[in-house]
Amino acid sequence: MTSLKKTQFAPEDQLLAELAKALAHPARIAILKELAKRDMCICGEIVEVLPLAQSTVSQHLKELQQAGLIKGTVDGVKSCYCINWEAFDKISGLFSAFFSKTAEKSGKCC
Amino acid sequence: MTSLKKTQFAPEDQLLAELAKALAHPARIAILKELAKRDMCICGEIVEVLPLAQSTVSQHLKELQQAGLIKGTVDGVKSCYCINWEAFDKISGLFSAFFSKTAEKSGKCC
DNA sequence: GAGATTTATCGTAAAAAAACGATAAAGGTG
DNA sequence: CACCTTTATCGTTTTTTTACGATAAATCTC
Repeated sequence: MTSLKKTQFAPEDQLLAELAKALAHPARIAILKELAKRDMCICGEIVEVLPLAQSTVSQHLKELQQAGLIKGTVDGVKSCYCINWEAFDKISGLFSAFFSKTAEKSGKCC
Repeated sequence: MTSLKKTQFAPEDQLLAELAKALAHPARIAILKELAKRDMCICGEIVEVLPLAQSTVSQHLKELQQAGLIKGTVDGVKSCYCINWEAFDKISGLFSAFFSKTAEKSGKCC
């Protein structure tokens, strides 16, 4: 995260890499899909769906939260997680911008 | 890569995670952008642009290649890398599909 | 309030990623 | 052919990620 090396890259590249990293695990992809499928979700239910220990799932949820992709609210003993749509759309936009921008010169190479 | 745990996820999720991982480093983002900017590129020139040792850059190029994002051809002593546009477009499509599919229920949650 | 439930955090172990220098391989150049 | 260039690979170290069990903290139920 705070590696000396990585700060030498363009902030834009760092951001995109950071976001890609949040997606770089099948469990986190699965969590996002599961959260999207339901209107609201509880950690416990996600744990049942995933082949991972509760503590591990909790960790993945935390990472998704830190990346801004989801947000969690406490509801009694339970924690409710759901997708942070504002951020999600923004991030989605960043990716599509990266792909389309990069692809601008398509066909010229090789 | 061949972790026992990860094979327990949906192949689709594994694939997307794998591709996200390929993008999960600022150096690789920078390489892709640089390759896109030019029509063709040589490893040596990329090394000059990045704050990394030649061997490290070579490693990153290999990873991008394994993910299918770029392809390399040998031209004498030099290696020419360029974006694999076919794969790139396909991957771009996978990401936008993921984002739009996941976002289908937008607004319903929270 | 005693006990059960739910989830986050801590400590730790194992695996993977990142980085570098040194070196090998292979092609060019004098 | 001897030498220089270019890039891939090897060996190694360091850092980060992933995963788990145990436990703590908070709430709920009886």
